[in-house]
Amino acid sequence: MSELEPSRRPAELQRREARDADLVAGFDRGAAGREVFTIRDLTKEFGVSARTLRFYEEKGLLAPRRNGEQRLYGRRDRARLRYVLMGKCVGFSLEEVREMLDLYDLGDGQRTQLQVALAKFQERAARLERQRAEIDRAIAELARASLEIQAMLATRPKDEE
Amino acid sequence: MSELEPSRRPAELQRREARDADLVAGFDRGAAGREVFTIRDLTKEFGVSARTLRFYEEKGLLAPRRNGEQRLYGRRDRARLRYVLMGKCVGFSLEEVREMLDLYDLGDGQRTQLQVALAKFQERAARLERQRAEIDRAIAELARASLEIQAMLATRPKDEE
DNA sequence: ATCCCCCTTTACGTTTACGTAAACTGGTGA
DNA sequence: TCACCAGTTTACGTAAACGTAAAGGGGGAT
Repeated sequence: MSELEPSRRPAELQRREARDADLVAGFDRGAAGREVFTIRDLTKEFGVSARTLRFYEEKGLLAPRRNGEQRLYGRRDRARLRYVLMGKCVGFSLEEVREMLDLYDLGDGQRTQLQVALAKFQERAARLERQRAEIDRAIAELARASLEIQAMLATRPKDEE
Repeated sequence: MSELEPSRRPAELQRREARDADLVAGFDRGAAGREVFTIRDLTKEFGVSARTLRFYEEKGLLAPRRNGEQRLYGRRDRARLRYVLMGKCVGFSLEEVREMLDLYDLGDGQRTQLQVALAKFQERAARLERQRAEIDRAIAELARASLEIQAMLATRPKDEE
């Protein structure tokens, strides 16, 4: 689901099965008992590529343990991934998501962390509303221009014929 | 003005004086009598950088005459620039704008050109509406998450104290 | 002559979120 | 043993729309 940003990317798989993801909460909900997941497990469950998961790790969003070379993701990683995807979904950049996750890790009892997240959410919502206003304006402009064009077409019915 | 796209760029001057620009029409309206403009004239009038104008030229959007090395823009270039900026403003890419302008140049009597433009405008409007729907969804999700967080904050009033 | 300003060209840098290719390792079934 | 699959790392490629730096030309004012 979604891009928000006018899809300039290939067009991904779009079948994001983790539709039930949730920005808050969900941080502790297990996944049908499982405790550890391979990279393949997560790609299937969340509909993202393995490359994406490694990329997120590279960016400090995930930090799976290792079994030699192989990555092993725990419930914590899974929850973080869910958070990342939902964050993206509502328009946060990975960097913004990382900041929030880092705050969560500091975990000063979770109070200021929650407050910061709340502020960010509201700020983001405000940004989105401004975006929507711009889009409305653009749509109106396009509609107006369309009418003008139609009028011109009506005036010049078949050109010179 | 505007971005539509979540401003990831520096934040431009924003003071776009060509507020009266128009997507259609305006193609022949002169500018207070002037017939020829320097690059500086246009940067001031439209609030874009000289670099931008050269960039547009490089992309085939403008084609000013030359006086030696100096660029001389005519009314036609001015009108095209206006069209480019308005196109951007409603979310067309420069490439899309160029296609429309090219069609205009073919000028087969302007009829099919107008029809194509009309179709593009409507298509674009449809895209924008889809975007708006996504934004609405994101806003709703953020609002929901915010409520959850507030609930959590209410439950954990002052942490351990 | 020197400063200063505007103009020019060429070309690399920026941002985001990965895709994709190359080359390699390790385990498994036939 | 060979093929094959899944995993790994490194590193370059992509898209959009310019910004910015480097290096130089031309002309006017002082």
